[in-house]
Amino acid sequence: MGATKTDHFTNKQNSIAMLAKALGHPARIAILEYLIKVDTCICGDIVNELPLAQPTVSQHLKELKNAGLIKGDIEGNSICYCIEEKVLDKIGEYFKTLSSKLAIKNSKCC
Amino acid sequence: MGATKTDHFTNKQNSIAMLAKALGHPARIAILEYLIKVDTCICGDIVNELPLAQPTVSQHLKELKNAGLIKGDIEGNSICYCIEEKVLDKIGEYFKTLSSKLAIKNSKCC
DNA sequence: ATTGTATATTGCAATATTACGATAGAAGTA
DNA sequence: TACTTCTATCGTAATATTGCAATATACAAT
Repeated sequence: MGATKTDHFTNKQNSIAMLAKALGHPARIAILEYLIKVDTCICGDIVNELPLAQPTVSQHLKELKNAGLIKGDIEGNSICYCIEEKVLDKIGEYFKTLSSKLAIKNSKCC
Repeated sequence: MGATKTDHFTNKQNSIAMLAKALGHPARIAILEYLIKVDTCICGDIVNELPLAQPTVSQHLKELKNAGLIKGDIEGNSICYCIEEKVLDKIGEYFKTLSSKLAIKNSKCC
């Protein structure tokens, strides 16, 4: 096997899982944090920030892009990456909602 | 390769990535949602809720437990799983913080 | 045209994940 | 005790991920 059985889950569940999976690697977390740190989405030097080879970084960027978390605009020679605010918000809101649902229930189990 | 180079990233980055990775599967999202839906952490019947075989569900539960997102108390014959509120809060807060940092910067790039 | 710089793609090896049948252990019930 | 129920673990097959060297592509500058 090895292939996730996505058809048996809801679209929402699959889409949240996809986002979480894309964020499930420290390099990709580091990329997001760097993109936020440099306020104007500076082109290029993400590779220099990470302890990984250029092809590896490129691959991580591709996965973040596939997940919709970042976008990259061609800027002459280099590429200007920046965060898709809405998508980042979406995942933050999802987990906040889960937390507050849990807080309301205030289950005293275990 | 195939092994993540965790040593080159910060503890925070690694721990967030670990949580996100644990949440990066629709079955594990479904498990969390189910645990929240049934207010008292009903034991056992998670398997019946999911379109997966019992060993597979058990494995997913183990990963959520490893990530610290749930805990399971033995309750006679069955096991009572429930969410570790603090850990769920942690990831929600992390992404909310990212979002708000981004909103403040209000970068008008791309 | 050639050279340099920035990024992507390809190909591959090492490792991890997903899924499940078979089986095992632990607790309850007849 | 024997039987059932619930959950975990083992073993294994299929597939995915991670990482990088080598290479390709695209633009810029000389």
